[in-house]
Amino acid sequence: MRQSKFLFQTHREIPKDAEVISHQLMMRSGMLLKLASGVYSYFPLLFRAIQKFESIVREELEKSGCQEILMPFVQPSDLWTESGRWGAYGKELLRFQDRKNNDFCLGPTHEEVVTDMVRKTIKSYKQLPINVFQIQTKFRDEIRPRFGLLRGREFIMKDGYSFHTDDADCDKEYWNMFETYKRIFTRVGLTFRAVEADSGAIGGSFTHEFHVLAESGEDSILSCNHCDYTSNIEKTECRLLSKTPANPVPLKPNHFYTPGVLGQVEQARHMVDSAHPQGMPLAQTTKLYLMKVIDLANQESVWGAVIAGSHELNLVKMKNTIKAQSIEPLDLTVAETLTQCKSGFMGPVGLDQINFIVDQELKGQTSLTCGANKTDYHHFGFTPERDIKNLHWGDIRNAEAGDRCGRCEQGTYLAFRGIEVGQVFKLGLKYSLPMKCNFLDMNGKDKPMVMGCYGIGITRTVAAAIEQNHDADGIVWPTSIAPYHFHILNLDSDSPETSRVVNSLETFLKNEGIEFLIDDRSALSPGAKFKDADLLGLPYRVTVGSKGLNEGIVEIRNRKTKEVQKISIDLLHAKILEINQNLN
RNA sequence: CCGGGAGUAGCGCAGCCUGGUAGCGCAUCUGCUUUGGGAGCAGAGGGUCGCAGGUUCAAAUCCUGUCUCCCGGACCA
Repeated sequence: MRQSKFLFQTHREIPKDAEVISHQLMMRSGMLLKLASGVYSYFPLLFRAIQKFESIVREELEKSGCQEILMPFVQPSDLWTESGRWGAYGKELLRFQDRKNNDFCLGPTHEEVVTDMVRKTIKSYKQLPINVFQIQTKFRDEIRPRFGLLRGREFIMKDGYSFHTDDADCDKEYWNMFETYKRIFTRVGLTFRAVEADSGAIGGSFTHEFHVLAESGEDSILSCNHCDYTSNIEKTECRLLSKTPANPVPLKPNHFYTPGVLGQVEQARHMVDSAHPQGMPLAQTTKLYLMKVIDLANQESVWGAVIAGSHELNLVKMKNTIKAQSIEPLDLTVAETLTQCKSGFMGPVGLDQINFIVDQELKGQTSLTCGANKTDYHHFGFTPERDIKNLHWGDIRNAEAGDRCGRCEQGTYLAFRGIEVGQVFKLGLKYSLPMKCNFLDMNGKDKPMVMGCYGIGITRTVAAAIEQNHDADGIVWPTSIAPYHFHILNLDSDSPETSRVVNSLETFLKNEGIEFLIDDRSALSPGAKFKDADLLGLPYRVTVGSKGLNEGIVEIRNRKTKEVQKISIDLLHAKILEINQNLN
């Protein structure tokens, strides 16, 4: 491809709405255009990278026995009503009506459609198992799209679904997909982790997420430095360390008076008495979160969660521990009415009408502080076992870097930021039961199929690849998904000498089937071409200029290592062939 | 959703307070000169100032409404 005819326009300045690096570089290199919030057009350069990644995904999935299909983007509400999700799915589901006023939605995922497809086709255990996938545009009306392709509303996704006669067979396929995903991301050349994650409301089953490690990642991941345990912080287990029992201390009501001081850290510092001249250690303070809880039977109630002041509450773990359907912070005015005090001074003591979940690490501790339910005051000597009436223990805090591993005896956690690019999920009977996706077993009995589902964010992975592979000058494409492998710069497109070399190179590359882009734009200074080449980030740059030609050489530069080789013209073709053969 | 901010040429911005025929840099086009890390000179094209009302002789500018986009959001429970 010749750049003079290529649909793109590079920009020196960063569009002001581009926050993260992948978004900035995609905009600057002219490969992405926003049409609406979270909705983008892909230019040839980006589309080629996307297609490269799609090919890798296809190949590896087909190797693992999956079959490619394509399902409709527009879906009728009937199926969603049948699965129960027409009501359960929130505003993320974009709904609309056709001319006959029938309800439809844009597909955010395809469990209903694929389940319908399979139940109408498969009748016998002899036809199972089956694993199908598609690569297709999805739409989710995100509350707040952001970060360019990392969190768009419209995006390309690979979604796959498997159907089995029983649990064991489904588990087997789960691990087959797990290994396949590892192969895919390894082949792309990304640094990633497979992490244990929360399975959400679907419950009962297990799931792994695949995260590309990058500073800009929205997820926190903790990984043990000794064993294999790697998990999303929303799920990471905390190890309960045995402690020497502390001496009981009587509760001293309203012991600390800190008028006007807000914030856990500031308050702790101002909790001064003769025994604590420097204030209270943060770990010895506690904080109370009052939450509105809806349980599995749809009953609403108020719960208090108590954790040490030095830690963060983990809503996902709390939700799972108390078996709630949903949890959200109690409205502030309601909380103030309940406790009769201002926020910052609320505590569990005396609130005997509600249930409390208390972090397990506070078990056996006695010299704690807690809010006094009286503005400006805290109690001292708070002992959960003694002072809370409806008490439940649980692991409800966020694990932190440096904490002891929850799975092995020796390790501690390391923290990473991750971009979730894939997920494998065991669905079980969630869709096959309500949608009656059944088969006849060996005994002629009707049974629901056991399902798994497997997703990869295609466009998000390409963005994540840039997050992980760039430098101050621009993108550094991994060769696996680079739009082209060689970038030929004709430094003086108007010179017959350089053009002769470039033209013969072009013929050669075409004949060899090597992927290339030629910067043949005339009247553009060498500096501008170099800058653009760095920005576009193709793996190898071949510079043809009159200066080099006078010495009989052209230069080949590795975008990543910046290493330059001067190659004499008669060896150029052989050298490029050699490099091309060693790609990946 | 709540809170904050912004909409003026493809991109980045000024002009608005104090109303008076819309400007700068980059990009684009033409010509000449340049050619190894975003060249120089001369000239040119491109904007219903987000949209709708209102005030006024006159609105990018003041008022009202509306839409869109961006950022932040539970260490005060």
